[in-house]
Amino acid sequence: MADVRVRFAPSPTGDLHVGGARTALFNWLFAKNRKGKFILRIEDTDEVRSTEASVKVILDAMKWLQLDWDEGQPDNENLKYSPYYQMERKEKGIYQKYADELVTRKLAYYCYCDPEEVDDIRKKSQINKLPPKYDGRCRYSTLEQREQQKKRGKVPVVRFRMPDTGIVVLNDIIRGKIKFDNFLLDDFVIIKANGTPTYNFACVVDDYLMKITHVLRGDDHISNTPKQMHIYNALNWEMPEFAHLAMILGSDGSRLSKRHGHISVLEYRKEGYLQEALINYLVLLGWSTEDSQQIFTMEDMKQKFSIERCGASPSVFDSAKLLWLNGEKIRSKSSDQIYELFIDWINYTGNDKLIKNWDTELLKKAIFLERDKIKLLKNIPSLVDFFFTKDIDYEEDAIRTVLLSEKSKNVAELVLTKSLIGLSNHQDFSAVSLEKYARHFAMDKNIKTSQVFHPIRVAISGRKQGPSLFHMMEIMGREEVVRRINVTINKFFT
RNA sequence: GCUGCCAUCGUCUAGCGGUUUAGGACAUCGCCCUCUCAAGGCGGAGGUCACGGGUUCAAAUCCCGUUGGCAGCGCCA
Repeated sequence: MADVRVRFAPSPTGDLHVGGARTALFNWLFAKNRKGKFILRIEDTDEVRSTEASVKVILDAMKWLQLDWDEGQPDNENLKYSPYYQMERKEKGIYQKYADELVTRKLAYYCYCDPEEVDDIRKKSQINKLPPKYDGRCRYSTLEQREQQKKRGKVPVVRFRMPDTGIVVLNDIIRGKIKFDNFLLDDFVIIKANGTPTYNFACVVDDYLMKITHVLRGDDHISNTPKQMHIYNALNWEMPEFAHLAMILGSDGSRLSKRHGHISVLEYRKEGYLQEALINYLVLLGWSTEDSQQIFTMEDMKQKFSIERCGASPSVFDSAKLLWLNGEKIRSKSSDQIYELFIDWINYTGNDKLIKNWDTELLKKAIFLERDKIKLLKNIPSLVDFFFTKDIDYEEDAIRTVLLSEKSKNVAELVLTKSLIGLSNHQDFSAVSLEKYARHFAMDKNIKTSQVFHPIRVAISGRKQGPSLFHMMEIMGREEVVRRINVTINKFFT
């Protein structure tokens, strides 16, 4: 069997959002699984809304997600079917050529109707409870009539001549056979008045020319498919296989959009999600293995992915599960790896003042201690910043309940003053040794271990919560621990 | 309005006619571990498989209908 060739064909009219990313991912996975090619094509035929900036943002998002493409500009040298920007292809006359062929063969025709006129026709049709379609009144216009329109300065569009009867059957890989009544389809525009092809035409021409074997896209395209199939047929072109992926919905059950919060891929990056977490989450929406495996490596996905196991029903985007997966991925990494990821995030977001003058080695150690708590890369600073700030930032609540409450303040003072001396002279500043020391201390004074541990924690970090106390002390070092305890005593107990 | 798609715990899903008292994951609740917070371990609750008809000895699984949700209906893609 010939190698599979799939494509992701975004229109650069905005950010790459999670729905588009999922489509790109599934195409990419399918290509990888079948050792085929993944092509990136930019569908920029909407001259009003397409922007360079969008192209860049989409490309950046694809790169971050590590969905590399085998063909397509601008970062790939393999340009066998170039160009991969539709407006550049239009300039080369690629689409016009086939539109002309269809016109010559009377399978398409020039239409001089004004948009307003077409609108009227549709509305009237709808009022009569009929499908809103253009009535094809220009189908039989004579050469003379057309010349007349031209003289009046009118520029025509090219419409495809849809069969009035019969049906077309789409055999979708995911949904099986779907039938469409040709009568319900209208003579859609294939070339706009400005000479640009419309989506349904450019898409078919390019998919054919680029030898695309499988079209994997969102199911909002199902109703476009019969139109496209008619183009293939009219041009006597072999059709690719089609697979329509179920939509990703917001928590209210409607199509994911801005009002459901951030949906742009790059916003997830800014929030501190890992590429692999987003990918892993996305692969779970609409695809599953027989054992309902949840956590995948990229390699794992590539190996197991298949279109046949894609579901037909839409899924709701659940950010809680994404967050869990992100924590899961972070926990599976070494502190060095998390550190690298964190630095990438810092550089990407330009948050470098957040970690100004932080010692790298200390940061790595701190990350190791707090690893299990990191859900997002952006949580790291607030989790470990107390290691780096010279002035202890005491939490109100910690002062009130641990250091100065009626019940605890005497014990706290005793613990701190005694441990100040004890720790100053403590030779082995390892966590194990420190814990031994603290437990003996508690036993000696006949107080609970927690009455020893908690005041020290607050004294050196200013917080009630934090990493394992003795590991924290170990990496802080004796000098700093003693200094902080001393500062705390002076501040609250003199 | 027309057309199409979809329908299993709150959410993502397994399930392709009998092995199912419907399995897993997230979220939620409880217990354990424990110097706090997490993480981890164990356990609980949560589904009349949208509803109604068939087909069959047997249906979440096949067929039809109903309802509901969503999508498309542009010289947007």
